[in-house]
Amino acid sequence: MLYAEVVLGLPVDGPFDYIVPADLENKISLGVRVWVNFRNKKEVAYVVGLSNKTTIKKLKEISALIDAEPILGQKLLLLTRQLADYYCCSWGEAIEAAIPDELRKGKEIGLAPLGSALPRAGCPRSLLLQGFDRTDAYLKEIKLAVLNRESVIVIFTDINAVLKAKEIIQQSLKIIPQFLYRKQPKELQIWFSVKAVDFSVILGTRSSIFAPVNNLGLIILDQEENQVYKQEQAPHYHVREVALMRAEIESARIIFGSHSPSLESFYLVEKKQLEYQSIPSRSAYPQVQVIDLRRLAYAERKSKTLFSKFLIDAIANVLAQKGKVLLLINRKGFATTAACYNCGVALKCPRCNINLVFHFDEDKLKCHHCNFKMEVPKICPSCNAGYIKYSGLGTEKVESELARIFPQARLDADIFVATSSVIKHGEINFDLIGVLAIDNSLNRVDFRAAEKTFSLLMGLVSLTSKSIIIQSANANHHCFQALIKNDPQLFYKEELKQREQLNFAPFKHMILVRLRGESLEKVKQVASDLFEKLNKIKTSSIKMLSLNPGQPAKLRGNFYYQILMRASSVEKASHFLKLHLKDGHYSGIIVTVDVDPV
DNA sequence: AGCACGCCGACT
DNA sequence: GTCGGCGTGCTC
Repeated sequence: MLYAEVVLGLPVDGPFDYIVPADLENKISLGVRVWVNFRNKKEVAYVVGLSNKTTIKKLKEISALIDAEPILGQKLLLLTRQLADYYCCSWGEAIEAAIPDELRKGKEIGLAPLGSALPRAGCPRSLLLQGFDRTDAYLKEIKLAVLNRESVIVIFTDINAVLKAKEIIQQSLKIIPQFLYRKQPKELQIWFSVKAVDFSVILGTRSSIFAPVNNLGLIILDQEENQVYKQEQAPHYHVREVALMRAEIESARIIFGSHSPSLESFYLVEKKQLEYQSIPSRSAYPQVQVIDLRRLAYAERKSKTLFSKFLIDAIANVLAQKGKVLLLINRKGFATTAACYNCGVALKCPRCNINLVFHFDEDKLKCHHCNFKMEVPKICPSCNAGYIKYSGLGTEKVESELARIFPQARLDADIFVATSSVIKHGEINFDLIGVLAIDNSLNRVDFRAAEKTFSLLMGLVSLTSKSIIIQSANANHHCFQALIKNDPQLFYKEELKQREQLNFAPFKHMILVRLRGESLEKVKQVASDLFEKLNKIKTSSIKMLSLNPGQPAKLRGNFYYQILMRASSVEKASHFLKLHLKDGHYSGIIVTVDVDPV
């Protein structure tokens, strides 16, 4: 008697055993889809094991075979398994993250047998490529892989970047790459045509990391620090992490490219797991100046202007010479931060060094990482002069204030006012970039605030070769110092040191358990019960950190709570959580796990 | 997830 | 008496 172990795209672990009917015994194999009757419902299931033994008494038969050939080869099967172990989801959910939508719904396709696997020499050295002009290096690497008849997967943040890359690759390498991304009309067709050939070059977005190519030789992840590579829905995987897993399984080479790499990647460089290579920039590096808002003359501070006199003079100078000015203004995430009205310094947790959040209900400042609480100080502890306030600097006033100071300038012609999202692809070479309210970015309630700010500022460097003027109350911050000196490593070394001291990523892993439900009282109750329960269980793999309302605390009729914990080994922690969470325990409450949240 | 089983309150 | 609320447990 032959039994099949199958998993389903549900948040239940399994695997579940089914009897393989005699007429299917010679046709079934690992990685094929089957129809099964599961809890009296017809479901698609994925065969992950075949065995002559079972411990289950009342078994059902497999209803039908969907595929004649596996939709997932051994390597991708292993990859999804590791994904489930790391990101605390079921194996079936991981498989469904890796295949096109139609396959999840049981659509039948005629699959050709697997392409051949060429023997390859051991794992090649992978690379962190830091710089602005990365295209040539990518092309060289792709060409090399193609000459070796190896597959390449090149991943970009968005479709536009994919299309742009397609043009370049077609023109300079004379090969036609394949597109692969979710919701692409021909996704399924390309998916199985790629699977049938020995090697191909894939261009795509996040999900193309799972492209079923054969003989994978190279994975390129461009702008690897970008947050879009983290999937927002379960399973909350990060492409960088999956790329590392897949490269290990397939003995492939990885290239992470960025003008401002993630601390995770930089840490891999420090550990000698990635080679570091810096690309010299083609354009001149701008002069970067930081105006220390705390050292402005008293009258200037008192006038509450958004622009320092230094910046106004610089703008006037550029305008007089018919130059172009960009003003960057960051609006995000300031509302509940407490900062000094006088010097602008924000209040931080003495233990975690991240910003404290004002809680209206308790009238206290709290740290969302460790639950540290304190009364709101009457006088700013930094300058001993100002008082503490909770709102932004009135950023919406930028344009009106500009119009007042420079009535002759044409907004959007001479002066561009932009938020951080607008500067994605700047073609214009500005003569001056003024950065206002960057402290909003630096002071976010997020241990990655400095990293994200540095990345944002590095993005500005590509928009000017002349001058950047930054106004900040944290003028000595390493992200500014590194920028001034054109020395990214200065930032990374200092930031890495701080992360290690504070037990943050990439040294330790954060795990966020989110709870949501329609009743605030119930969500709050279940969340604190769960927090207490997990706190009581003795384990070395998890350190419980905090319990807080979600951010936002309410969304689309649901109330949110979140439990934050820290782990040294993600796999151990995920295993622990799978054991103790048992989602369905709390009716009306949905529990989700986010490993390495960004 | 989604569904069945089971134990307590208000109703034709 | 029973209809149905949702808390709990299970799916091969």
